[in-house]
Amino acid sequence: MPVHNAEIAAMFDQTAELLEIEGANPFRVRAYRKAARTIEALPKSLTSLLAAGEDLSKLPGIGKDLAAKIAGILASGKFEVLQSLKRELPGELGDIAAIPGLGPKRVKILYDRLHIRTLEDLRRAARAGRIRELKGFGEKSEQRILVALGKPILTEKRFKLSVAEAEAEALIKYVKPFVGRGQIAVAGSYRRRRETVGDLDIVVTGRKTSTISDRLVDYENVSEVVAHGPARTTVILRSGLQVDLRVVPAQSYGSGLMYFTGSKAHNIALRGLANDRGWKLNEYGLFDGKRRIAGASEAEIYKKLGLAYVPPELREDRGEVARARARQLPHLVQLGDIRGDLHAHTTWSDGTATIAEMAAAAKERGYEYLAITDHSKHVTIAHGLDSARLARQIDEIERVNETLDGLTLLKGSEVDILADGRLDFPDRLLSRLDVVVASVHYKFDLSREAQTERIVRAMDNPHVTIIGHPTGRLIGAREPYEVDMERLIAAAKKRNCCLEINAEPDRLDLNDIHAQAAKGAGVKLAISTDAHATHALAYMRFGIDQARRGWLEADDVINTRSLAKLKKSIKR
DNA sequence: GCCGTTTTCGGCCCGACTGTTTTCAGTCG
Repeated sequence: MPVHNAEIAAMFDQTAELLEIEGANPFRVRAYRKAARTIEALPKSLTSLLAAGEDLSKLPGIGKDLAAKIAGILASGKFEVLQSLKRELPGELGDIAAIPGLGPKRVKILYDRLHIRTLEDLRRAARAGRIRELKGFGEKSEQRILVALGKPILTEKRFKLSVAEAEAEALIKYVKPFVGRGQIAVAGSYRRRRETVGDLDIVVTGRKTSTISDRLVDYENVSEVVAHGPARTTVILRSGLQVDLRVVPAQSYGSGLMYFTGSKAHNIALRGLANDRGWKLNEYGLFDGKRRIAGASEAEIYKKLGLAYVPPELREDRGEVARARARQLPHLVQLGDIRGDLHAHTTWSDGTATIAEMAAAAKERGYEYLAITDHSKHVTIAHGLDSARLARQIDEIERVNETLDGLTLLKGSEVDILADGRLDFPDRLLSRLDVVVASVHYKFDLSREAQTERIVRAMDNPHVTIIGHPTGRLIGAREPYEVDMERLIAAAKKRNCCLEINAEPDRLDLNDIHAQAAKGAGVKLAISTDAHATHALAYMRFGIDQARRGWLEADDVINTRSLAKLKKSIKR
């Protein structure tokens, strides 16, 4: 059973955490964390990289030492460094450190002085009033610990981007009047367009003594004020979403926005570049000594650092800094590049709009084409079409097409991939379609091997244009099924089959890393909404976000092409 | 533990807020 990348990343994170508690060199701790992030972002499994003879120490943040350790983990399934740390520091110290206000230093004090190893130990000590007696702790610390222990979940909660967007829009609407002529922006992972966000980071310009943060505290949806100072305020909304508001002077807007947009790793890389030149970069600007040499806009800071402007979606320290220096950043795909949607449902299966209504909505968006891709019969709950109904629908689409001007409906199907990889319609029918999206909708629990085989077999059918939502995940609700994405990508390339970035905000499947891997292998992608209603065609922008995070350019995306070119390029 | 068109050793991002303190360590982003 090969060790997955995610497991090795988790081992390194745990190692970092315990090393930190132990009081190890903080840069060694950071090295483990950075390596974990690198591994998480790898498009291929470490097992296959190693098998292919790749030198792992060439990966960013992974040197000779960690490369050897990874090889050891892959061979044995175990990581001796972590195991020995666990022997030294047994218990649930990681869980304890997750309590707000408790970090490695204080966890160590609790462990050394009160022998606290578990959350239960901590609860007993706090109730007995023994924590307040420790140096560096007080009554407030003890109270905060008890409150935190009383809450059901300590795990980090992340919000889907679409949900965070609704919160952000309401909040901005509330705060904006108080900003006056100043500027305001939502930064953080929200601006980087990650599929989920942990908190909202808002940057406003104004004087530090500004009343804006006071206003935030008064916002009706605030349930808790975590911190409230002149330059920074942190609150938690009723929904549980945390909001950090940062006030900077107008001449620092660019640096403040950049600092708060992150990612942290991207910022650290930029600050390192500033250091190399003897400068300093912080949220107030880029400084040569005490002199500010840039800060009002992000663009001028990147320029001074000798870099091309890096779009927020790329700021993950996944190679964008080096590419920006070499002027080789991709020209990312934009919403305006999209000429049509290749995955949409109607009242023929489980959609809420008719073919004509969907066509009108697509035309309103300025599209040249829209593929009607209703479910096939296996998806009974969605009233999937059988062969006879699909044949009738094809006639109907042709009839509607004659009434349309400027928009072409493409005849399609979202055909189910059966458990053995066969498709839910016979070839003679599939051959009449312009677009065939093949998707998995059941039997998610097949082995990795069998699931991969199933989908590859579906791609063997030359009528298949696109594999729909290739991993089946629903963000926050359903894990992706086990599948070997490297093999899927290689198989798609070989067969000239496309993969989908499903733009539905619950799916966003493929994710950024897989999309980048597909591009790297020369596979084309379709960004499709899977719309079940006319308004859902607007989800396209979430798909664009994900595609941009995957470094995709317009040429990588088939539905940026004109109808004529599209038809040519999807022919297999 | 990583990394290097000045370096294979000596650096490694930087500041705000809180609580516990009498000047600052720890935590957080």
